[in-house]
Amino acid sequence: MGRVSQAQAEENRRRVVDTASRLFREQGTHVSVADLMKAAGLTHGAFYKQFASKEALVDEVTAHVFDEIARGNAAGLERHDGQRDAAQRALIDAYLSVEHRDNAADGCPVAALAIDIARGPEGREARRTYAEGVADFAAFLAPAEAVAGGESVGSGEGGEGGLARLCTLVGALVLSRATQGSPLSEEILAAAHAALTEAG
Amino acid sequence: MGRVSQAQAEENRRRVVDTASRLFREQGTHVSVADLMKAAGLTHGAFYKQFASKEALVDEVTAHVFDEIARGNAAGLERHDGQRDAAQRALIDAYLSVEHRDNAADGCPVAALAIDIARGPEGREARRTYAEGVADFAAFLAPAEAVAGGESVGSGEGGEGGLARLCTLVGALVLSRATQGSPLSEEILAAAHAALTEAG
DNA sequence: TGTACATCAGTGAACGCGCGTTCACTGATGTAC
DNA sequence: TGTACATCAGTGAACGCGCGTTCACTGATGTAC
Repeated sequence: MGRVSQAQAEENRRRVVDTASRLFREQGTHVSVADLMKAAGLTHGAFYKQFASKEALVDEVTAHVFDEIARGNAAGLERHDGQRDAAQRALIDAYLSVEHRDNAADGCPVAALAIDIARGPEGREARRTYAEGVADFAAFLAPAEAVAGGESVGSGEGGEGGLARLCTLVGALVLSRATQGSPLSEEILAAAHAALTEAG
Repeated sequence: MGRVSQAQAEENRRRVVDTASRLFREQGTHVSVADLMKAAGLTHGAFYKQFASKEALVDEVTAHVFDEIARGNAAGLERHDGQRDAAQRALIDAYLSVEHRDNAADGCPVAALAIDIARGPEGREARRTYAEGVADFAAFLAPAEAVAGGESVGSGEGGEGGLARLCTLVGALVLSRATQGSPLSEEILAAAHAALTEAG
């Protein structure tokens, strides 16, 4: 195969990023360049025509995937006519579902990438992107009274509430995935759901 | 170096398991046999005189490390004269400390091994060990009123309470490690601590 | 609009390297007498 | 208790393999005239 049109090349690049965004969440950022490119329908050699290195791809994919959930959260709010409580409740329901547990590829990057990010070097760009994503997600989850009171993440009780809820969500998802195959897996999802919806 | 006494060989084996138990929690189960053996003060060839395969070591180390925290929890209860609330409170304080965040090698295996376990095959022995460890930990965390009422993990509200608390603890530790370097990291620990101690 | 040629996305073999694992070898330990 | 010898924990070179990355090559695309 010879040269390909600029439009085609751009589409190929986008497909590699999309594929990586799914594979990294499903299997971690250690999936090989060869496997990734094969999944995207190309050969491994083409990778370096589009990306400087695998590390550069990880950084780009991390940014891409967090953009996606930010858009998803915004869309969720819109779908519920800007009603914060309803949007939060819908997110919690979806987050703690068996479907989310079983489809890491399409799921929350905060949970899926946590360990890969934690083990990467501290100065890495992906780390900053990740921290921003965590802050945004926590802000979306902040209790209604805190939002009404004008508080934001990191500046008091309101931010604390959102962060604590995020911890429970992420912990539940990670633990239910690690215990998959045991009845405990579903119990974990149910327990976290009860804790987050009863106490409000 | 020629043959070594049986006592020495047993001690060497124990040292390999201890070293792996720390390295796996710190860096994940993907640390190489060569690095592990070097850290234990031996050469890589000796590994296969003691273990059938790396997978066998991972299974053994997982069991070992969960035995350790079970003993740790029991000791914690004893140190507080069997007073459940005080022991739980002490554990939550220690769990959500900066020291715990910064010392994964000595820390909670439920948090440290979650992703490695989740990505391993479902039939694996380490997975069963892990699920048991999660159940034990949740039982230790179960709210006092539920314990007094005679409920156990997985059989009602009491078990749910322990599981939900575990989710918050594990989620907070994982997220604070992934956001290390950002002020968010400490805020996460504080938020989870407030949520777990205020609401009881 | 048609022709001539430079560009460069994609190909696939090859690189150095580290992985898990094997194996011939060493020599102090443990045992049989 | 002392000697002769088999055992086997530990050594270090070597294996096949997959990793990230490089590179000479291909040939349709994009451009200059």
